[in-house]
Amino acid sequence: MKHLPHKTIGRLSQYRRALLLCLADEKTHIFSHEIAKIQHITAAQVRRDIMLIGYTGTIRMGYNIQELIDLIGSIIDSEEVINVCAVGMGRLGKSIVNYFNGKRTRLSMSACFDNDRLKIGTDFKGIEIYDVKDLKKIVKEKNIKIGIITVTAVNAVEVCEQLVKAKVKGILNYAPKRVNVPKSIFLEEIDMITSLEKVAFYVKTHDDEQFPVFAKWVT
Amino acid sequence: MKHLPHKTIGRLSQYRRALLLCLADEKTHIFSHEIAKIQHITAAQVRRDIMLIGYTGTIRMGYNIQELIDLIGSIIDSEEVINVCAVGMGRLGKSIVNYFNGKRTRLSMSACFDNDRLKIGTDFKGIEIYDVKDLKKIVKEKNIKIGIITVTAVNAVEVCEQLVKAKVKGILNYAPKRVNVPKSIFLEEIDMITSLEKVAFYVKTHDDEQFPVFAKWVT
DNA sequence: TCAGTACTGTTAATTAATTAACATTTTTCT
DNA sequence: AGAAAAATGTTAATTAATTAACAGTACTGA
Repeated sequence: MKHLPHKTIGRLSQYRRALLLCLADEKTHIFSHEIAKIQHITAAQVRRDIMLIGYTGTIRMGYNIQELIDLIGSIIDSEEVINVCAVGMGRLGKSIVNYFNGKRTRLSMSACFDNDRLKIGTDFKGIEIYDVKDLKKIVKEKNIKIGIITVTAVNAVEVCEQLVKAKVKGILNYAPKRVNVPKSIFLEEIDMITSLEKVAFYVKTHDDEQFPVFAKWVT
Repeated sequence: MKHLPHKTIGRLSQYRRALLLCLADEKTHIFSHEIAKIQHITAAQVRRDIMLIGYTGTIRMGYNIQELIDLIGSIIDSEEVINVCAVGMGRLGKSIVNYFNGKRTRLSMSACFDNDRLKIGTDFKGIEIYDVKDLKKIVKEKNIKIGIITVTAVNAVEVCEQLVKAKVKGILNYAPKRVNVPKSIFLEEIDMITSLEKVAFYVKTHDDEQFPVFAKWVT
């Protein structure tokens, strides 16, 4: 398995989540077209992704769910735990921390940061909230590798610079403002405003028509 | 201008936001490579997008920011106000409502829904929170066209069905569970968990290498 | 005035992502 | 046993997205 396409990575993560639900329903095997249905994509794509990671199912049973989950895990999860922090403990920050906290064992929410005196020193869901001024120190101490930016647009750039200085390896930016990072840091930016504007655009444009198939899952 | 590519729509929305910031800085004109820098894309792409919407800049000044903002607005905004609702008034729902409320004049946050007795009847940021049981009625009354799903994974499917029955035209799903809609409804799904897993994957994979250019803005 | 520079607009080339096609395999049914 | 059905794995074809290339143009400065 050489270079997994960018989009395949995202889909594998999604397949796994879907498969875990199937497993909970006591299913043991699943066909490519069943996964495809759940994910709103074609069966060909599912088979192709699975081929790329080198898994093979059985021809009449489809894929063994548990095996596939494990294999996906072995590819996308890290062997050691990766520590993550969130900067900005407003509603968005809290909802994201709440989301991730304890969900996947290989990702650990290790610290939160804010600049609000009232929040600093308290904890949220068992995770301590530190002063953003101490970001560099805490990131180093706790060996944090990923930072999630959940501050407002005006503070995003500043916070990002701090994260870069603190030498995190990856940044996930939810602020509605683009930030810059050196090439050595992986950056993913999620723009919630644009998502809504896009929906609005298609809603007004297509009004009574049927939509083409471009309503795809976006990560 | 025939069919604007899917991704171009997203970028136009982003260009506009960036341009509004530039305008606030008293700039009047901007070059394609400046926009490109802000957006982390190539100048060729910027020019191509702008070409697609039929705008032309001047050769030594670049693009007139105000004109470009107006043109993008004329393309992606609807003429009449589009009413939007959010279902699920937890932290995520609130942060999204807070985000959108009053930001863009052509999108109006008109109602919120929840199933929590304590929240029903109260208001958040001036928007009333209704019982999700009344969704269909309120959506009709208020002429709501877009629904945002911000409930938990377990409730997402149910809520989505309600929105479909209520005949919204577009759905934005933030729950970490895929939902199904008929072809006549535009669906955009945003998967925050996958985003983080993707970052984690690249962080562990590339460890000390330079990243290739795939750290792109995703909507 | 004329070469040089630095843009745009646009087409062509390239790369990435998706879908289609199909040979092959396993099981079922008669 | 043999035909039919329904999967997979994989390659080829197609479509979409991005990037490169460059002709054309406006300004600059010697």
